[in-house]
Amino acid sequence: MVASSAKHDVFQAIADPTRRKLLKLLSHDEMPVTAISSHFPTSRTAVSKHLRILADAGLVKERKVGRETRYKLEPEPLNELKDWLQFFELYWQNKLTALKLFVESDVEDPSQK
Amino acid sequence: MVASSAKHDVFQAIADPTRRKLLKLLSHDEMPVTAISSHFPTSRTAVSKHLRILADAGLVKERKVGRETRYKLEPEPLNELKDWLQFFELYWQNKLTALKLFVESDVEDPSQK
DNA sequence: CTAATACGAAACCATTTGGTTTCACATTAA
DNA sequence: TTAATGTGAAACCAAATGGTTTCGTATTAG
Repeated sequence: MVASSAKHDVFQAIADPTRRKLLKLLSHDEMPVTAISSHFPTSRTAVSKHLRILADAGLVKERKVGRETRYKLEPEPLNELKDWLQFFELYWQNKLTALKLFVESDVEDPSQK
Repeated sequence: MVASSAKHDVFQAIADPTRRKLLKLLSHDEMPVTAISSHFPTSRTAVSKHLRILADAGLVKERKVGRETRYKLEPEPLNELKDWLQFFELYWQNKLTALKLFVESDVEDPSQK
């Protein structure tokens, strides 16, 4: 199913280094905003905005607990990235296969012609 | 070794959908700029700029042939992305393992406590 | 009740981004 | 030689991005 109603793209979400750091941080624990922002040099508000972008991309989930808003990692959308990479890995593999075949054969190097 | 002198980040380079499309296009063939840009609604100059960004990230290589500049895919820097993903796949796997262990055991659901 | 805490919304700002048009330059074709 | 082709550089522009400060509001502690 994978609704993908995301207002923000996964590719764009992970483009920012702060947001990548956020994802790693949130992989350990569910954390409230202030605790999260203590790991960054920027303001709490700035961190909060990054969290919203990640949430829009489906990469984190927020949960209100009393006056806190706790965030946790939601890695599923990263599969889109994985699938995208897959394409190029196949390309890469084919190149290697071609090279292997070439090396094993006895033809002259065409780049030397 | 992997020099990584890249002025542009791989993560940032692939953030743009046009650039992702460029990478796929260039995986088929080495192509000159005008031929490349015929696949896009934007101007040749705009495409050229995207190509420069990809080149700065090491994702494409350019080669001058006569009055043409030909570009081809250079997938190696995508390994950085792959490595980054790896981290979260491990996280994902651990969660699944934990779930499996939980399901197989006979304890009550801790989230219901 | 009152004060402190946790947070988002709003307004604002500088910089970056993705795009355009115009121009200059090198290479190739006639 | 002259015209056409392929391209990058430059100047410019609107919108997006990442950041800040200030303010309002809800929740909890004293």
